Amino acid sequence: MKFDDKVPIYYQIKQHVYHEMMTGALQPGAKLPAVRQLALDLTVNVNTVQRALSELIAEGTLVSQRGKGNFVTSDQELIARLKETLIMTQLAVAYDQLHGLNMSDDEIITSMQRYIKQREVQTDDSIND
Amino acid sequence: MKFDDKVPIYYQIKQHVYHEMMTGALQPGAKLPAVRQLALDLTVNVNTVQRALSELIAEGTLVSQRGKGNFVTSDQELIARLKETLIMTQLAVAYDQLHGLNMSDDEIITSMQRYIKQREVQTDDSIND
Amino acid sequence: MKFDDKVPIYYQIKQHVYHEMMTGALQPGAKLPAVRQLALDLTVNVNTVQRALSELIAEGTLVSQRGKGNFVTSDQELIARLKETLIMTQLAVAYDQLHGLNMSDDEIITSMQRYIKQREVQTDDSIND
Amino acid sequence: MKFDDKVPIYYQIKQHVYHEMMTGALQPGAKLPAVRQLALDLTVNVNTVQRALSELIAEGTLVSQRGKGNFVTSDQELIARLKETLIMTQLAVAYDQLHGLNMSDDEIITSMQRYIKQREVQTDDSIND
DNA sequence: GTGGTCTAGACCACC
DNA sequence: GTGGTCTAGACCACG
Repeated sequence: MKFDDKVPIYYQIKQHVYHEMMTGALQPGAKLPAVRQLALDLTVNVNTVQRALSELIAEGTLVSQRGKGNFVTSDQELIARLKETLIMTQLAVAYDQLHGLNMSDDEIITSMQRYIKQREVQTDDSIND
Repeated sequence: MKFDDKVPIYYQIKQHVYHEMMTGALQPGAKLPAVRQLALDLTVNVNTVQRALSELIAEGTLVSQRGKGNFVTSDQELIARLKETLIMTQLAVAYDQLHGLNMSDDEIITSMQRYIKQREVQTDDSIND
Repeated sequence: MKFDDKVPIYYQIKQHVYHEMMTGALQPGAKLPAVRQLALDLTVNVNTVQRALSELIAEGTLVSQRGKGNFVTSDQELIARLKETLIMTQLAVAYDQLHGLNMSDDEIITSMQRYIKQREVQTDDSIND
Repeated sequence: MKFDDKVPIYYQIKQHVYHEMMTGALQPGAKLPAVRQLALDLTVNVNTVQRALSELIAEGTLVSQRGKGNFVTSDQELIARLKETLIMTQLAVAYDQLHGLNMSDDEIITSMQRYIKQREVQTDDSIND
């Protein structure tokens, strides 16, 4: 996995876990891969993975069962709230960034539409993706 | 100014300069505040400001005149290219983040529209903004 | 190491790295000494070394691996291009300087030949070198 | 005039004076332009010019006559020695730089010859030069 | 241990 | 006054 070296890797790993929960790759109650396995998958040091998981456990998103492994919480309501928060946060960040480049609300929408359209074309052309 | 402690301050200062160039607060050829003044304004160390400016100078966005100050480039074409790059980069980042939360292209557009609409309402309600 | 105090130390450190790459002391992919070690070797501050390396990293000559160290790029083509650039730049600088002292093209060549010949003699006389 | 911002301007101004003495633009005993005029010619601050001249006066290359101006020394022997020194220094610097890029003595000579040949072609092509 | 960032403070070159 | 460089020393992220 490729990481943006401007933001802490452990932080990006947290985002990665959120991502997998949102896509359903990690269902409520599901068991995460072993820490060492995750480290291999992400080509990152075990300590770094551990740090990310610790924070996710601290906030309740994950639960750790000693000797068994780490699991996604089964509290569906918590997950629902989490998803809402993540989306709203991302929308706000995206909006602020684009607005910060002096784009009007309309411009933001239309340029995003244009971007997506163009992106689809490129994706169609490509074999890999 | 408030900084996100997840990303290097010098990097955020660069973004800040880009922002001011895009909004027109910093016109082509305009003189930036003195480095020491910027440091005071942003409440960071002089060297941190210097580092941000150094990179902007290295890439040609700013030009430094010894003993006089730092200035926005007068090369309007370069600025135009820069703006294009910044916007496309932000669109890509925003899209990737939202797409990463398992949102479809349509959902991204509509939720962004909803977010903006809702934001306008809040803004109308508020006296400050 | 002795530095010329007329030109920035960090700049001379860059040249030093280029030099070692050209002589083969630093092979493609090779690991550089730790930043703190380099600082000791060159008897300069860690930050000064860091600044030099940052620029080399920014231009792709070096790659940084967090927690592991700094490495010479493995992109041999990039290195080849770099070498070409360095040589042409030095030739141009040398020519301009000598030409600036009112030497004709022929004089430049012949005096350089004479200089080298004389230098060889001195070197033969000396035990050290 | 264009200056290399990696080395002090006052130092480059000294070189400039040497250069003019070597080319004969400044004959022994000749009067230099007024400091303010030099500053204008070189698009540089008066203080910077003054600093360069002070050092040249201190080393005897120039002599200052209060109220009259600055003059090139009339000591022809001194000038001859100066020229010799400048040339040998430049040859040594050029050699060291090229040798430092791992070029053999022969390579240095032949690549310099090639450089000059190529340079003549370009110059012929150009109207300005 | 290794690199990356930030601060505080000093000194230099230039205008 | 303005920017550019360097130092010393601290703290963080990563392996």
